[in-house]
Amino acid sequence: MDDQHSVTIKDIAQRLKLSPSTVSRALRGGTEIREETRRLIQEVAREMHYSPNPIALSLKEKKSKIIGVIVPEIANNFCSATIAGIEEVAYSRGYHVIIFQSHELYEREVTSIQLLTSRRIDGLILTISNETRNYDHLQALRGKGIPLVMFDRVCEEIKTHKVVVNDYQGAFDATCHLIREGFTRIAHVAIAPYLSITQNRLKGYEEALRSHHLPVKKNWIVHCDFDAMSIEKAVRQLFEGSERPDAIVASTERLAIGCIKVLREMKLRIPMDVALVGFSDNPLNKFMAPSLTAVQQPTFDIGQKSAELLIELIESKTPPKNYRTIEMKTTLDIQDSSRNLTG
Amino acid sequence: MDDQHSVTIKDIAQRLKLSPSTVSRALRGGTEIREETRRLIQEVAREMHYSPNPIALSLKEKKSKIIGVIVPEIANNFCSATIAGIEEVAYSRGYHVIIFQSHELYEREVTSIQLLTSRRIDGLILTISNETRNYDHLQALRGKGIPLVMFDRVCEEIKTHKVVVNDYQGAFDATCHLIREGFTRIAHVAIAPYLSITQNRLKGYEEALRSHHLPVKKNWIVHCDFDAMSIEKAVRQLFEGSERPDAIVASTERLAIGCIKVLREMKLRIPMDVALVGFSDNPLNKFMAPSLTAVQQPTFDIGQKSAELLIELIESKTPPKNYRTIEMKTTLDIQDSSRNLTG
DNA sequence: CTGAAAGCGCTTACAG
DNA sequence: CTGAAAGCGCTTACAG
Repeated sequence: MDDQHSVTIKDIAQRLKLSPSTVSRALRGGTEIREETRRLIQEVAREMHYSPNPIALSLKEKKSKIIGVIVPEIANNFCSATIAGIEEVAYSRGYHVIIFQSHELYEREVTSIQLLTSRRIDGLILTISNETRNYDHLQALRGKGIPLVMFDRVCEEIKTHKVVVNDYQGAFDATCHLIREGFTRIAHVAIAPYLSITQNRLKGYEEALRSHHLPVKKNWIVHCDFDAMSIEKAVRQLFEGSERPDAIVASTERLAIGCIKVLREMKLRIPMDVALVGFSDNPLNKFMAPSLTAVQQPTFDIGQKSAELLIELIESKTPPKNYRTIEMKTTLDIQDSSRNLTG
Repeated sequence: MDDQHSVTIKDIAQRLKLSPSTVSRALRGGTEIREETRRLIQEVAREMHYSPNPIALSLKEKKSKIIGVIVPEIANNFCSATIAGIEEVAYSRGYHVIIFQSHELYEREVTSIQLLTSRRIDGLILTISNETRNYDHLQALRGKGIPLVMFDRVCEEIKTHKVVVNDYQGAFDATCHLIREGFTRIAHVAIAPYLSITQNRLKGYEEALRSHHLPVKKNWIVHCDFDAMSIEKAVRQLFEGSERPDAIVASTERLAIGCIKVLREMKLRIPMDVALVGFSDNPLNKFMAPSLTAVQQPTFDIGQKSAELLIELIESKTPPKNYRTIEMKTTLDIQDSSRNLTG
């Protein structure tokens, strides 16, 4: 109907009988131009609905103004809320966001990074998959000069800005809360053991038990993958021994839901037979049966902060003297799943 | 550390003492090249970790290989699941996806489209905001030759491929189910009245009542915006009249959750005092208190189909003779929130 | 203050 | 079969 072809600087130049250079200068805001010419050009540009071609700009400036994001699963409340935070900051600073999902697979994470770097992204924000134990693909980003910010599941081995929550404290508080409610046989269901968040949450859990002189029992600590089978197996295993737990600290939202599901199948009531605390900030928590007590992570803020740090890295001329790890605060949202109704 | 600068076709040419043209041809798979030269070039390219610069390609071919997506809110199960479907198809066909959120605001929808078109996206997939009643911004896409696919909240006025579910049938089935359970005073809580999905679901609801010789009462049909206040007001309003409903059909997931929240505040029990059916495919539905009966939409498939149709439009040389509207099937997932326990 | 030229990385008619 | 040239849309030293 209209112009299939977008208007370019050349079109404006032609119409005004000026050179493209002059038009570019007028639009860019360089100083070496007569104020009158500039006004004229800007007016015509507006009139012709000119908008600069970002692709040409990218080619010239070797910047794509695109940020890559890799998360395990976009259709997961933690991830989508974080992404919302990332997007808000990114867009306000003129960046666009391209999202990849690792589906908790190391393989997919590596491929995603390759695709993303071949797209010439300006920087990457990621939380590693449940399988990731080798960080060469992240190290490679370094080699290519692509800034990186990690959040949630970070790792020691990579030196860069990171955004995490106080996992240790969160798990500690959750466990103490259960103890205070009178539960004494508290189990812990976690994801892959080599992940930083797993280790920190595990430490918080253990320390809470110790500080209350409760034993830390190895077979009350189980790790699982992300398939339904694995969670089911792990949870059932907890109840096979002679001494059954009376409460569970689940280290992620998915695991908490998994626990609810399996406990229900096993006809164990929450919290009467087994109490439960998860890590989650799902707004649906309070509408669950039972409503779910959870260590709440400030997901949106985590996303925002990650994006801010990344853009800082992208736009600073020199690499920072030292990398920061921002630790956000969690809060324990107490609902019914952890209440001792028999007390 | 390594090469800050990515290797280009020129680098390969230099090393092989060939011209960039030849290298390009070898890599692109043109026929006019000696098999031996090609093999050599490809080998060196691999060795040097060459990957074509998509930005240069975009500039040349006037294609960005980027698809824009606009949804109300990414941190919403319906949206994120649909996006997951879109991404899967997009990536498998070499496209990347840039997401914008309208936050249910017409204003933001318009701005997003502007930003997206200035990004030179190859096509757009969107579901309109709750506020959108004017479609000039979508029509403008036409003018610019940017293909469009609408899903979920579509509109008659724009002629293009669309992906919807059988909203009429879904609401009809949901309402019939309630009637079969013995509920007779069934209300309907919906979003903006001018949206296609609102109208179709409303029709299904009304027709179900009529076909069972139940009256359609105007004050049992309420529409709300997306803020919590609006939902609260709408639901409370339902119970102000002399004749109170004994069941509600909520036309989206958000509204269903909103109903649960407000009914709880009003100390009305679900389903004993008021039964509830929503539209939702949230995997948490069955873990809610009470578990939520819902018309399930095949979200992932909707996303996949939308992306397929869009890419078809993008890659076909000629505009299609006629636009299609794909209607997906919903299924009614019956849980506790709609059971008549008093019967 | 304005313009011509070169270049970002790539492709593709056009010569040879 | 291979290379030189032009061009995608833009910016920016370099002249004038």
